[in-house]
Amino acid sequence: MATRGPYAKGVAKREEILTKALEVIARQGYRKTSTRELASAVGLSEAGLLHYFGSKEKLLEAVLRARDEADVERLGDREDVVGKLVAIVRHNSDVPGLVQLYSTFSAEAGDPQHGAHEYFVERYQRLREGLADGIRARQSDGTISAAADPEKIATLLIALSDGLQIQSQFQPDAEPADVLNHLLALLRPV
Amino acid sequence: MATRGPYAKGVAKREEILTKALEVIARQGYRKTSTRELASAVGLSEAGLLHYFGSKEKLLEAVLRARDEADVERLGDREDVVGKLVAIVRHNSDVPGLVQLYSTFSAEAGDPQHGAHEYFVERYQRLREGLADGIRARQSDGTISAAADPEKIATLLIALSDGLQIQSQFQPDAEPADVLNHLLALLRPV
DNA sequence: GTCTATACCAAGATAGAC
DNA sequence: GTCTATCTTGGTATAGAC
Repeated sequence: MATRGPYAKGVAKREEILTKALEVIARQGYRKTSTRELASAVGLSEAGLLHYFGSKEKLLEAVLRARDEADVERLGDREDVVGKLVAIVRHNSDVPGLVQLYSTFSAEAGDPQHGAHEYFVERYQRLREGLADGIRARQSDGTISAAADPEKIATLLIALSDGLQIQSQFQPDAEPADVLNHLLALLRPV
Repeated sequence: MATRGPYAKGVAKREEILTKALEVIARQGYRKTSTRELASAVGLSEAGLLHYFGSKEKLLEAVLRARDEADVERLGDREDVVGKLVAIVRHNSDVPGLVQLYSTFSAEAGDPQHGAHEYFVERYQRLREGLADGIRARQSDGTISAAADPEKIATLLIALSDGLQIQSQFQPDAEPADVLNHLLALLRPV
C-alpha cells in the first residue's frame, strides 16, 4: 500500500506537458483548447494526460502555477514589489492567451465548488500580503502617501491589474501599465 | 420573403426568459446553469429556447444587457456618475451569480472570435466615456484632483470594479465598495 | 379566410471531460 | 466507452397581416 511517488520519467513528462500546454494556450486561448488536443500535442492519449493531472481544471491550475514560478524566476531579484507587479503586467501584453486563461479561470473559480477555488484563495492572499509590505516600504521611502491604507491599496493594485488586462482585450491601443503608473504618480505624497 | 417581426406572444416570452434566466443565474451561477435547465424553467424545450436567442452565448449576452438596463432603471435619476458606479458595485454583492457570469463572460469574450466580443467593446467604450464626464464634473466641484487624467481614471475605475468583484469571491469579508471609496478619498485635492 | 413567418418540439448529430 | 452539454434538422401548429 506504500505510495512510491512519480518516477523520473513521469516528472519529465509532467514538465513537458506544462511547457507545451503553456505554449498552445498562449497561442490560441484556453476556451478552444481541449484536453484531446493537449494530449495529442505531447503524444499521449486523453486518459494518459489525465493520469498526470486528474482533470482539466487541475491541469490548468498547474499551468498557472508554472507561470507564477516563471514570473518569480524572471523578477525574483527585484526589491520593489510594486515595481514587480508593473513589470509583470507589462510583460503580460505579450502573452494574451495566458492572460485570457488566467482571467477566465479566476472568474470561474469564484464558485467555491470549483476545483481551483482554493488555489486562488491562497494566491490572492499571498499577493496581498507581499504587496502590502511593498507599499509600506514605499511609504517609508516617500513614494506613496502615508494616507494610503497598505492593505486596501494592495487589494486595489491586484484588482486593477486584473481588470486592466481584461479591459485591454477590448481596447487594443490601451496599455495597462500606463494606467497603473498614472495611479502610482497620483498616490505620491504632496 | 418579408420579415414580419415577433408576435406579441414571442415578445412576452422573451421577456419571461430573460427575467427567469437572470433569477436562476443570480442564484446558482452560470457555470452550473445549462440551456436545458433554463428551458424547463420557462416551460420550453431546448430547441424552443434557442429559437429566441440562437445560441447560449447570445442568450447570456441578452441577460447582461437586461442587467445593464435594470441598473439604469434603478439609478437613472442620479446625477453623479462616479457615485452610480459605487452603488452598482455595492448592489452586486447581493447577486454573486450574476457577477460571476459577467466576469467569466467578459474574460472569455476577450477572444475577438467570441460572439459577445463586440458587445463588450461597445459597453466598455460607453462606460469609459460616461465616467470620464463624471470625473471632469467632480474635478469642477473639487472632489477629484485636477492632476488626474479623466480618461485614464475612467479606465481605472472600471478595471478596479471588475477586479474587485472577482477578488471578493475569494475573500468573502472584503467589501469592494470600501476599496473604491478609499481610492476616491485619496484622489481628493489637497 | 388565406397565407406564411413565427413559435415551438422530438430526435439526433457532434464534441468535450473523464 | 459513458455521460452531459450545445446546437441542428426537420417538422407541426398558430398568430396575425393582408
